[in-house]
Amino acid sequence: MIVATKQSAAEDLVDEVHPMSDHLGYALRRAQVAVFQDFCESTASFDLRPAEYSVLVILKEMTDVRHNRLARMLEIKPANCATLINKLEERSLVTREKLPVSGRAILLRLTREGDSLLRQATKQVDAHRQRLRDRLGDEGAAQLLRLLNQLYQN
Amino acid sequence: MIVATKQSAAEDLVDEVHPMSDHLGYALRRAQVAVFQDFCESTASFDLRPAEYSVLVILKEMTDVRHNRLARMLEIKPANCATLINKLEERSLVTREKLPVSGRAILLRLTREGDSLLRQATKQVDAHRQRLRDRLGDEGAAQLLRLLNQLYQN
DNA sequence: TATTGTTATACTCTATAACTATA
DNA sequence: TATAGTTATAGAGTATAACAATA
Repeated sequence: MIVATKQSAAEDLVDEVHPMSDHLGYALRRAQVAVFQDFCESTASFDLRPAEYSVLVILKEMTDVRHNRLARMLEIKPANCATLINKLEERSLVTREKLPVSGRAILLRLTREGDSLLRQATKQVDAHRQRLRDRLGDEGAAQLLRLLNQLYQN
Repeated sequence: MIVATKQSAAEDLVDEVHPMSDHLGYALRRAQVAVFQDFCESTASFDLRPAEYSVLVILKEMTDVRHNRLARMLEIKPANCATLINKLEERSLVTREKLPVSGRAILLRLTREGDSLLRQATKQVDAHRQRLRDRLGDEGAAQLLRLLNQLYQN
């Protein structure tokens, strides 16, 4: 699937092996960029970046999600979380709701429109994920996920 | 090693498991950010970002490196490669040399100063890489590298 | 004319500081 | 006063277009 993203003959040149090729951080970066690229092509018609898609998924699956919790889950700064939600709210995909009892906490919720867009996008995302599994094999994919988790989980 | 990068009690809260946790692309991104963070802390005193370090390593190990080849190896755009080299040249870490015979191609070379900085930085980078291997085990690290390469190699 | 290198520029992502509002 | 949310802003990283120089 990554080959398909190349756009010119020049880009199709096989990359040379070089002294950074066996650096884990380097390989990690290259793989992440390639996978995000494929993700973005999959969801281009819905105008959903990976972070935006993640927000919709989380709001669909979880209740009682406030800014702080969302920012912690996605490991982004609360300030950037607000900007992200602003964009999604402008598109009527999510809403901010003050809790009636406190007037304080702001509950984030998926709108019906957001739910609809998420369903459509998820079809494409699922196909994207299947491409990854096809590349790695089911066992390879599971193993990769486990190894990646070891790198950032406490 | 990632735990050590946390700076406040709030950040030390264990991240919740959530619906994106089993997405490969998501895990890939999280791991890449964590590893780059550790890399940057390791090389902070040398003011070397991962891309800059990569350039120095490649120029140390390879001959006949021109902009185009370097950009292809690092999968960056030639325009951004020029900017990157500008910064390293201003710091006298690399030089641009016109080939005397052709007056055309520009050969990139590591200066003595660049070589010296690279040696010092590499000590820290090696320690960083050892931390990754300690986390994953030698076998896990090798496996991870192999799986990552499957994701972006043709 | 095609290739290589370069500049300018714009857009996204991320980080910090400072402000508001509520407990 | 502490916490949650927000705005403004600055800094990387990356993309494209346009230009210069050379084959």
